[in-house]
Amino acid sequence: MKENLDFNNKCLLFAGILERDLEALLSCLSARKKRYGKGDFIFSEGERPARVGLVLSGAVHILKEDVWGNQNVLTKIGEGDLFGEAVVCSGAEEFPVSAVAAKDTQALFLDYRRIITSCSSACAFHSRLIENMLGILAGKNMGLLSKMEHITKRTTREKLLSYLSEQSKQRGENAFDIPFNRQELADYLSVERSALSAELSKMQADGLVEFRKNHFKLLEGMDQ
Amino acid sequence: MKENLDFNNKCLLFAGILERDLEALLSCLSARKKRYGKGDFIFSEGERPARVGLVLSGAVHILKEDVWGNQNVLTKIGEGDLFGEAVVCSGAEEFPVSAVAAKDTQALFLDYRRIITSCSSACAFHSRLIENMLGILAGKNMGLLSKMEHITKRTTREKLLSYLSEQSKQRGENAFDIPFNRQELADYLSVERSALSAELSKMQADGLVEFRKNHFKLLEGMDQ
DNA sequence: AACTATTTGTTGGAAAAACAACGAATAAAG
DNA sequence: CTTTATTCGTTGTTTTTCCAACAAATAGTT
Repeated sequence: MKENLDFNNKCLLFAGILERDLEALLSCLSARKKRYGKGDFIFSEGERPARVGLVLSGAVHILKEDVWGNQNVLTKIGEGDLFGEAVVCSGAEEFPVSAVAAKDTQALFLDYRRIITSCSSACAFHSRLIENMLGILAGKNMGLLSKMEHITKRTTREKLLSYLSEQSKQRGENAFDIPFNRQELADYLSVERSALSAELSKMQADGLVEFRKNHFKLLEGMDQ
Repeated sequence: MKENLDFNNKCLLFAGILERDLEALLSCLSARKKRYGKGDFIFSEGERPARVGLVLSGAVHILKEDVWGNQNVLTKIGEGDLFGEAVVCSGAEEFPVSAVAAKDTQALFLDYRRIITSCSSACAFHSRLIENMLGILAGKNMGLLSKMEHITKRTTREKLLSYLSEQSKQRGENAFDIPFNRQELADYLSVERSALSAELSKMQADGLVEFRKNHFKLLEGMDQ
């Protein structure tokens, strides 16, 4: 299973763990590999959470149905990413969401209890593993929080300013590239793409920003 | 410091840990108590994250400033809750937010490395502590995700249906009480209170829901 | 270079939300 | 019980977003 993934580069869970130790570690976690065809359910809402999933290849959609049966994709999990870990770690009795293979997918399943319990057989990687696990959850947390901060703004302009302001801060520059195209940015900020384009144009006309493609420059001198 | 908190009931971090063991555990984590007056900064954006905070009494506001200096409260941390844990656990170099005492506040600060590292002195509580820490992060994660699910809906009606649908599912009943009043619900869903009230009335007129105060009943037969 | 597909900007009308202001209902306090 | 403070619903106006359709610009192909 090792061959499927460049663990040290793509997979945060195993960051800092030497490749030669992985084999032992995986068996220690009683890792099991499974294959899914596009559209297969990996787990369904209401099932009892058992194991943490790790995408080796392909992709997984996390989706939820409302009481009227409408499905709705919440996130896409790519190669190297974990899924189900929040539910398992939270101790919830049931999955509140379902996971479906977005394409042909191979996934690894790990025993949660073995991740968090330092094994007796002197497996030296556990402390690093636990640290990684905390880091992954914490990182997702911060990502959600910053997204939340933007989305809760009332108008598209405020959302954009909130997002661009953060990007600018992160880069430490008032000129920067963003990792989204217009459609992706609109989805991320949860607004209409065309409305977003229109608002960006207005903001440029108002002298707040300059942009071309995904390169942006925030202009000072304007409050709000 | 123990006397300030009913650890086993209010504080998830120490859940499942016997009260008589707490004293030893706290010193093991090199816990330090600090007091803050209302309005005091506990940490500021840009500072290097060092320790995890735990509110003993009072309350803490987590806030963020945009590039133009506007402050904006993101969350309120109550007694028994942790703060800063996501930033510390994520390994971020700087706090992306500030923490300010919302009233007179006592807080405990814990050494992150000692939380996640099983100590040599046979401190038997560490594994439970780590599990609790993961549980806290995971729980916050799930809370953020479900909120996100509602907020990303386009219209107020959709947001309400998403929220009410989830509540109904959680309770396993189509009649249930919600833990918010109108203003709080509006804030949670990130919409105007009066607009929310108006939409609720329309939904009732349309036969989708019945409600009185914070008691709601979802009516079937309507798709979407 | 010519053609195609994708991305981005623009516009106008329809729909929805924000906003402000007020009255009714309910809860809390004296 | 009366008074006061909160909470909640209602309504009309203003602002913003959505939506659909299309034009312009850009990227990718043959």
